[in-house]
Amino acid sequence: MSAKVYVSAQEVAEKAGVSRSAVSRTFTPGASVSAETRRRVLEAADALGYHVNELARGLMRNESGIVCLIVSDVATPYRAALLRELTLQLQNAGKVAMLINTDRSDGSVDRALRQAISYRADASIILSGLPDKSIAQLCLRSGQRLVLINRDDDQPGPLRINLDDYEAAGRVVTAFVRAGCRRLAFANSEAGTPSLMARERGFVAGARALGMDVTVERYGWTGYEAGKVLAQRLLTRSERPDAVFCATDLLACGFMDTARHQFSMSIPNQLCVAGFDDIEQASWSSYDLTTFAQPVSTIAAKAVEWLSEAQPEIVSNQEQSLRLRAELVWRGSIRGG
Amino acid sequence: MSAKVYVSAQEVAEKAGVSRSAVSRTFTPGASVSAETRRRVLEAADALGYHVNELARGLMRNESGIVCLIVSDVATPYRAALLRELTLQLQNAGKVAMLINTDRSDGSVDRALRQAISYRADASIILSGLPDKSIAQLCLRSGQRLVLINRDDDQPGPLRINLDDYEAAGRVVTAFVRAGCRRLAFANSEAGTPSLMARERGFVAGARALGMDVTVERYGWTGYEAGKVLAQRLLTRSERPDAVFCATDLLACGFMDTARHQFSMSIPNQLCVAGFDDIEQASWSSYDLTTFAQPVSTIAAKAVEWLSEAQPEIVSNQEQSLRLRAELVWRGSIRGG
DNA sequence: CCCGCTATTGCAAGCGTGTGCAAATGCTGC
DNA sequence: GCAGCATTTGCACACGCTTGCAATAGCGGG
Repeated sequence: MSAKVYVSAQEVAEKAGVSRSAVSRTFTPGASVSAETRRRVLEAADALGYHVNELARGLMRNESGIVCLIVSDVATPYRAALLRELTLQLQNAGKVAMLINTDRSDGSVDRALRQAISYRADASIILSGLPDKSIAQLCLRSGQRLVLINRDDDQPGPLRINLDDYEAAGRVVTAFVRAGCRRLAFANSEAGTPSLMARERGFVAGARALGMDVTVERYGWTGYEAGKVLAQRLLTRSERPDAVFCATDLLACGFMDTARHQFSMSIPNQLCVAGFDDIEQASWSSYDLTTFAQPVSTIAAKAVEWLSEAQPEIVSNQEQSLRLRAELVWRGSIRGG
Repeated sequence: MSAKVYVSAQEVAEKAGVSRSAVSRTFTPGASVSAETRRRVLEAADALGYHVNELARGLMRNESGIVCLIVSDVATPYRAALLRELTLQLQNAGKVAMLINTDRSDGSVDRALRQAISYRADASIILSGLPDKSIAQLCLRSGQRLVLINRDDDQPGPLRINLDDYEAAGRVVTAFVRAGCRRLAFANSEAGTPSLMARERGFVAGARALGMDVTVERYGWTGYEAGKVLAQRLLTRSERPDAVFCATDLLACGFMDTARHQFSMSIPNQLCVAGFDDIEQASWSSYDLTTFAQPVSTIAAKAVEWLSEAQPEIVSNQEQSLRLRAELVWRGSIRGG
């Protein structure tokens, strides 16, 4: 291990002929330094290659500038897009993102939060899974902020950002009916997360309100391969559906591909399809998928804004919940847009 | 701002009735503590919710455990996959990933490295762009390790991981010729990064070795939309190519979609296509793309392994370069696999 | 020339941890 | 019981920084 030799404020001070505090103040916005001292310090710092040690600064200030992003399956298009938006906006707010990958077990989220505590992160943003209540409470008690995106949790303290999954799913029923579809199906994964289930319930309820039934099928995890299997299952039924709402765009891509290539069905003529997330692939001309857009940019903006706000103590007792609308993006996978 | 109140080793020591060093040693692997003291410390720590302050530990040890990942366009499938692999393997090695997003400007990479220095990162892994030589040297002098993935840079010190882009591109010529293709084209972006250009040169050279010419077209940045434009340009030529090698899978997807939907061409009957990266979408049945696989898992493994190695001083003067082979994944977009 | 005020500067304490060193403790064998 | 040894423990300093406090310098007005 080669020795790390970073230059310290002390050395800069000596070179500039000032005290260590002068150096410190030069790099602290709003501190009181004369223009002349500042100039000499900056000059010396530049010559020596000095950079403030954020570890030490964080130790003193009790504020590390670190925000933990806790997420599983980063490589998934929707997750990756949200991640991009979050890191970008965090950077603009002067924070830095620490990325912690979780698997789909509950324990891994807890481990991630423990790591966030260890690095004295200012906040943690959870995109996947749910932490144990006790560890979440520990974070909050320690003064760490918590943001839950598309997760459902009832304990007070964290900011919760959610979409109107239920209502959105209801709106797609109307679109299918207007296109003349009569046999509706819902393709879901077995993951069973609250947002996926809300879409399912919303779709079923919306159909029932119009006196229609929905064939629900669930399989595997929320990915392309699962979509293929779901198509396999739904399209070999005696009563083939003529419209299917997929809980996720990835599922929809898999679904459309087998519908076309294995069952030679034409979309949207014989089968209308809708998805959810509006991942980039949904706009590719092979899919041209009508879907609900995740407002990733707004989600990130709201989260970062909330983190940057000065927060009174009282606030932690009241409801912190944001409900965003998922807008329907019309494309060619449903007749008569 | 609500006050942060983390519990310190001091408090744990008092509760457990031992000295603070005992607490410290309990959480330091390999330190000398008796079983009994350890038990009492762990018990007290658990009751109080104590977590070692990694900021302070990093300050003392001169080793933060942080590794910076410097990357632009995180949401791109290949980047996201590499990112997943890296964060995962870093975690397994006991490190933690700090994600820094850059735009496509040079300066943003420099800013990222400055941040890496400020947080006293143990290492930085650069996936996009190239840092200024002076700032890279500053990192190395400070004892920070540098890894460049698919970037070309000649200065000694960093570990460079590259693929055999040139040779791989040559191999695809053979595949095209064996499929009976005669009019070859290469679709590239204008990004001009070394790996993209190496693929282009390798393809052209390989063709020329067999006495064939290549139509080269370049446009925009390396994404789906650029692929569409490239198809537009190449397929409206008087002499339509019957085989096209796209510098990237994303380009290939865009290319295939317009070839099919706008020019009604059949793949691979009228047009053979190959790509590079083997992103997930390449295996989707709408594309079924023959392509070269980025060995993301190996890349990440090699990088992490190198970081974890104890490194003698001398090593920083010799060549640190790894050349990995890109394996051809045969699918249906070239005739006669 | 001195007073009062303000803008700047230096001192030193403290943030939470690791670790060398010496003291203390426990254990073995006689 | 005691010497000899290995293991464990506590003390105190160091890491690089911020910041309250007091001292100093600068300066205009009387």
